[in-house]
Amino acid sequence: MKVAKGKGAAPRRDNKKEALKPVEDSKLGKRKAAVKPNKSTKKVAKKDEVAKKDPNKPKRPPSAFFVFLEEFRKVYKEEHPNVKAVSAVGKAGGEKWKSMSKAEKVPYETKAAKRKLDYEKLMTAYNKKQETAAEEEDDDVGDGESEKSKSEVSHEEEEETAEDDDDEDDDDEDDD
DNA sequence: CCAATGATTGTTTAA
DNA sequence: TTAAACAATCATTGG
Repeated sequence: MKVAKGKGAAPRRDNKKEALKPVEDSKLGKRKAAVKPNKSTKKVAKKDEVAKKDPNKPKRPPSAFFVFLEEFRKVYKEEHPNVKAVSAVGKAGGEKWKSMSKAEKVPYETKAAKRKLDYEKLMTAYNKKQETAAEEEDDDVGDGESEKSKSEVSHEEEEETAEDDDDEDDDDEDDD
């Protein structure tokens, strides 16, 4: 066995409708996020048990909504410099997001799609690393001074923003 | 003092 | 196909 002691349940989104009706009912109840990475003290980086902490693990690409939010948040802050909770922007952003036409989301989706492509690329690189790591599969614990043979792992560090903003006019505006 | 929470929707992924 | 988890953000709160 080996049961994961800390993580047992998956309490995140306790919504009701979603289970019965997978459609966008726009009735969100407060979906919370309960995620506990490891123990406490963030910088620990120590893995007493089994901490699969992948520093290279690429995070999920932001959805069109998030891309929109990034900009929206900035704007919202200007109009509401006294905003206190992040939820305020979330609510306002979500509300407006729904208010926008699909065509207006297109540019956001496009950017999000691009982000996704990068994600896949990162995933490939991450995958490769995993493979290399699998070779040794050494339980590097505590000491962590094992440098291993860090041959050149290619400098695939994410930092390549293709700034090609010219061909963004291919949008077939689907007017509804 | 640090971690977690709250709120939004979309995507990602495992089963 | 579905259900669930997680992506950013940041002030506030709790342990």
